Amino acid sequence: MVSPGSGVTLSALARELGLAKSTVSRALNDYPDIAPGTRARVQDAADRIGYRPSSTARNLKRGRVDTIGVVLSDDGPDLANPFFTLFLRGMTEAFEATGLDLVVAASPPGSDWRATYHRLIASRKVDGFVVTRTESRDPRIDFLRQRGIPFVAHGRTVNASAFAWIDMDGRAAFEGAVHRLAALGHRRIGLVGGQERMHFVTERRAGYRAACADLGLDEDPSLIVPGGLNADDGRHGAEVLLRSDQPPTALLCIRDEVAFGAMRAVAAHGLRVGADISVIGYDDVPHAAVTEPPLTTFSQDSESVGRRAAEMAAALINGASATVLQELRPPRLIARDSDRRASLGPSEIRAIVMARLNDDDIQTKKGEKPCVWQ
Amino acid sequence: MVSPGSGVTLSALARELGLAKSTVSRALNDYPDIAPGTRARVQDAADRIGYRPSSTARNLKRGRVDTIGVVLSDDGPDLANPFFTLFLRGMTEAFEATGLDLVVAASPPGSDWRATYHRLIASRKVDGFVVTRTESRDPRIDFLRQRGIPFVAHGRTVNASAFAWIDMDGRAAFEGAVHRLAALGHRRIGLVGGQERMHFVTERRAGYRAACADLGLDEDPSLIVPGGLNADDGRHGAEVLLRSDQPPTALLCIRDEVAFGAMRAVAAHGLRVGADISVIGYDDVPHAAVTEPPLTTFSQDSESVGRRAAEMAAALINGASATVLQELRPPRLIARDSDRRASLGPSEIRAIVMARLNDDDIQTKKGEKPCVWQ
DNA sequence: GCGGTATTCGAAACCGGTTTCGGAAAAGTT
DNA sequence: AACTTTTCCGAAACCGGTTTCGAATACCGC
Repeated sequence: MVSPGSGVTLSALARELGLAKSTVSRALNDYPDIAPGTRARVQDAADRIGYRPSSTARNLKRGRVDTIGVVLSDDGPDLANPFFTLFLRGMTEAFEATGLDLVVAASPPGSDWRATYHRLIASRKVDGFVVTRTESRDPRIDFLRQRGIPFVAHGRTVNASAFAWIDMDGRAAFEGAVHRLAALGHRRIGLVGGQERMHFVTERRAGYRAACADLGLDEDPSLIVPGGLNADDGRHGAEVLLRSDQPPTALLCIRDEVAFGAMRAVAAHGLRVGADISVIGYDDVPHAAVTEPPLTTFSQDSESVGRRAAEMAAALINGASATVLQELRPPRLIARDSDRRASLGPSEIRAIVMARLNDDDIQTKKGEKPCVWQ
Repeated sequence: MVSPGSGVTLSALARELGLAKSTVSRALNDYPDIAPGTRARVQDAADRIGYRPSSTARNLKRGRVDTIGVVLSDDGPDLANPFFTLFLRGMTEAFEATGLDLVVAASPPGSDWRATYHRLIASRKVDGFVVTRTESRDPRIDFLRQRGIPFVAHGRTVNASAFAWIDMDGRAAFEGAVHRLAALGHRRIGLVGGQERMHFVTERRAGYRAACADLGLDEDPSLIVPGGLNADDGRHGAEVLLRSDQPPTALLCIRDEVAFGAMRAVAAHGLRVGADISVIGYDDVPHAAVTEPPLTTFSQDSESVGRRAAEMAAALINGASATVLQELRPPRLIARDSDRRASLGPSEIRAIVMARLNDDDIQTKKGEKPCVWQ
């Protein structure tokens, strides 16, 4: 190491001061058996020289590394979502304050994620983990729990009672969304996107169902069109719903990306988002503010969630009990312009859709490009 | 540490085998002075028990930590860009392969980034850094260089000869873009967004200028409208250009986000992107594929760049010379539908813009909302 | 002035590896 | 058979801190 000003070692500092290194160490760590005068002298010298203990040496003796790990799961499609960057920023800021560090790792595409976790654990590179984007039954959580490694999860699993987590209350959000739409006169609300494998999907759907039941809205199971998390899934889901016998007058989408696709499908049928069909998303990605019309959605404040997750991780490795570190946050509704008073009924919508489809059929026969999806 | 199977220490393993721990260590590290039989016996026992050396202890003796750091700069607006997530993923994958680790840190909003770098260096948490998003005169690079800390930069600076970097050849990209537009018949090309403070802006502009000069296109300095990196800057820049005496027929935007804004401004004037005014972006963010029309742009493959940056960092801390670790990559043109043959000349565009503005003026007098920007 | 308690500091062990050094046993040389 | 060289392994130092323990000195009451 060429470390210039910072290669200062404790022994060097001690020699400089004419003290034993044990004395210097204790002075720096506020032990009570150091004379106030000595302590001051040591501390002065320390920050004059710019002494910083080697974390390596310190960690060796202390048996912990003050570092927590995040391993990236390879969910390719989700990279456009700024969620992770924000979450990361939140975590790092909180860690900087608590004196911890964050290592991020990833298992190469083909290989097993377990290997990465195992490497980090076995080589004592980290004291714990935060795992993001939990699934309903998340193998990572089982893995860590049965090894007794501290971790905090962003998102819950089916049985979330026994570990630390922080999550957004997607159930409450979707309940709220349904209430909002009902208040605007909508009685048939479609739910598009998501698989119940992801736990947040389960939660949000539960909220949707509960609110529909509460308010006596249509609970037709065919109003729920499962699917992926991307725009294409949104287009497809909306397409299916619009062409059904009784189309919904509002589309609640599992997240913004899906909502964007749904909006395009709506527009492709000559219907106006907002005026004719309401659409609500979830996530508040930046693009949601600039669609036409701007999308009503829910905001997560991922940065703050990341910050909190980091604080929980810090508490955890300092001995806090995991079961008290559980936090459910209410998402904030960002009301924009994609949901308005219901102006058309299901049958009117169906009429418009069908009329246009027939037009297209005729045009298709004339050799024009059909408007059918995919 | 409750570490169950993994709390195995070298001494324990040695005791188990009836060997000295020095022997075991050498056996595991393939020293030549260990009998093949012994080596095999030791290695078998090691991976039967699941022994992994404590990185802490190992690092202490070796004087390096096999870790490189990234500190997040607080460029708030840029978080929507998936660039960083991809870059990070690329780096972590490469590090997993080379046996290094990545710690990411951030200085809290108000505080000095130097403090974060200094902490990481002084406490020997990292062996080196990769710094992202360099500026033309980047203080982080000066900081690291004068301390002799190894680092690789993503992006160059004005004097990039003396350190390791990897960068996209934005100059070549914009040269190519101008050639492409010229081949489509455009003679007046606007350049919107970016400040020369960012070095990539300098590079791209240089490419633009060079190509314009080469091809004898209009080099009116007023064709360049500097600004930020966001959609609003794009709207503003396009607005300025469209309202000028001689509007350009094509807009080359410093990046996609800016292009999106420019496209909206074009549409707001009743002009069609592609058919009437060509627009080209840079970055190929996911959204670029689904605009109307889809945006022609340049792709960076940030993941692969991250991977390479990580490999360079690994080479660097293993003693490679920084000056040979310099790599310029050609961006790939993603040809879509926002740039087409020039159909209108500057004066025709001006006529359309002016006509519409007058209409709006009249409407404004009737109390309607004006179309003027901001 | 003496035994006893507080205060303040130094010596040394320790964390878990790596690396140097030296010695014993085995192998090779005349 | 004696001597040299190799091969193989153990002992111990070391990395740079933390923490325990005990010793020296100062302070106390009586």
